[in-house]
Amino acid sequence: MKDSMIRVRFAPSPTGPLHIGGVRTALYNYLFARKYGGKFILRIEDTDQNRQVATAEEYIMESLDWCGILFDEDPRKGGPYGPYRQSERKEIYGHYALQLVRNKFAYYAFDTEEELEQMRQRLKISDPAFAQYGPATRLEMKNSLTLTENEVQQRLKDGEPFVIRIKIPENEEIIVNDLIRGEVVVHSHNLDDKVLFKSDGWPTYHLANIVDDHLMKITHVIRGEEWLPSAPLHVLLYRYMGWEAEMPEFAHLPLLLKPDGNGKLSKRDGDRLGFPVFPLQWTGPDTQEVSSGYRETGYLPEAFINILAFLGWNPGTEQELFSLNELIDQFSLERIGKHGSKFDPDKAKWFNHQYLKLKTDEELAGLLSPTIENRGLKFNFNYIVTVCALIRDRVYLIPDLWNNSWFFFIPPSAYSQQVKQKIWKPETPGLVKAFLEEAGKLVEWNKDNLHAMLEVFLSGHNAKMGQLMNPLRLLVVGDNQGPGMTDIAGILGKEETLRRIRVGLERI
RNA sequence: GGCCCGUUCGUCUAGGGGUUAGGACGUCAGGUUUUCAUCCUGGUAACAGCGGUUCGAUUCCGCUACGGGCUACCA
Repeated sequence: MKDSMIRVRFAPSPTGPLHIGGVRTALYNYLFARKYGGKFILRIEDTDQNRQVATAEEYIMESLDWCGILFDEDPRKGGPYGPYRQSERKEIYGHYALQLVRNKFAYYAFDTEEELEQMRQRLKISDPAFAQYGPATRLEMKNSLTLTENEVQQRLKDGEPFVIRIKIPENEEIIVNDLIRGEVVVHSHNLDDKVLFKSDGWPTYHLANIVDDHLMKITHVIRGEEWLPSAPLHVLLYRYMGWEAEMPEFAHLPLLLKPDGNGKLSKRDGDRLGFPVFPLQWTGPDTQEVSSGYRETGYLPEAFINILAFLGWNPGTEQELFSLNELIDQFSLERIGKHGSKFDPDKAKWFNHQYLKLKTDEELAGLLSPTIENRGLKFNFNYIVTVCALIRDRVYLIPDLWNNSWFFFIPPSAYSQQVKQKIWKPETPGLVKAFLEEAGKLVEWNKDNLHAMLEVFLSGHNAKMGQLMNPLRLLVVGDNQGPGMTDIAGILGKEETLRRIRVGLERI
């Protein structure tokens, strides 16, 4: 059955931005599809009319696009099994719900919200475990199991609101074969008569997802562990639809957990954990509240997916850096762990650092240039390349490019008093002035000549490197950071370097 | 509460009946260095507990504890 073509889907609900857990689920699906030459499908699960967020679908597509996780079939480009938005497939689902009713695997229910609440209250007193609509209670409720055929038809004809519920079997063991967890057995009396078709005319997730997975010929359902409890229900639905032979395989992924307290990572966590939970920056449509994203924080997409891939999966070797293609090559469901994992912001930065180190100086300059331009500064690209070559080792996130190089583009506006206190000695001004005079005589200003000159100068003044270099750095950069002082001076040029020293001497 | 899933260094994890329980991030110490980083070297640090099976269990089984998920006309 699944011999020829692997087909997997990522099926988010457009109720807001995707968080990194969702991206990871999409990534695993993508890797799996690519590895086996299958198809990767995006299906938008927008059956809840009350929870739609207009910009969410766009956000999801843009996010995965940024990651390089590309779909073969999706709502935009379509495909042979479209449409790919459940809202555009609305008329499909009723037919299948009715089929289930006809075959006595489901039934109409007319209970109002109040009646349901009453039932739950009543049952909670005796045994909360059975406070559900199911074999034990369905015969006390208002549904096509308790009403006569005529009554049911009359109510339907009168347009009375109804739902369709699955009729969970009385006494049955349901087996879910999970590719990650093995065999999971659940007894039917732990299941309830879930609503399949809502009174607003829309299917619930449970119905829609199995109908669509079947129609779209999905071979493997790879999704978060939060779905494991309803997997037996889905197995039952495949059976009742008569599709059990073509039922997809299941793989329930362990969840991404909050690094601090308890629970799974959620969209609500925003930035409060000290790292972004979203791939791209997100602005809440109502609140206008802005949550940061990995892209805007300065992560490279290739680092981002590598980080995500390793949250729950590992190759079993000691290699940690993987390109997308290498991930595709190495990926396997068998090597996905069973337990949830917490995101480690420090390691994430380290990963990004590794990928930044792989970039050429030119590529780094390309990443730095926009910042420079945005500040209204104009510099020759080659100059920027030279700067990047010098500071590249200290860059973890893209903004670090600027944070570690700004003094190549603008003079310091302040001088760290803390550093001054540490390195500024009574003899320092004299030494610096002497240097100024000597350096002024240097004809060909470059790093090597400067260095040679300095050695002579320092021995002449009986001073050590640090005694002069540290003050010079403070005057030129304003702080105790940056590459070698002669590197900086060499790049800045004679005029600018000496000017900064003179100005600094007065202002410090 | 019930059902289901899980549990190896602080974190991500490898491993698996007999190992010095390995790696990475972090951290600590040392080295390099004109500063800060980088980089290099070294150290720290884990099999949740209790029973059982076994010559032997961290590895298999059970129980307990802890963590997580689900328990909607949400997905």
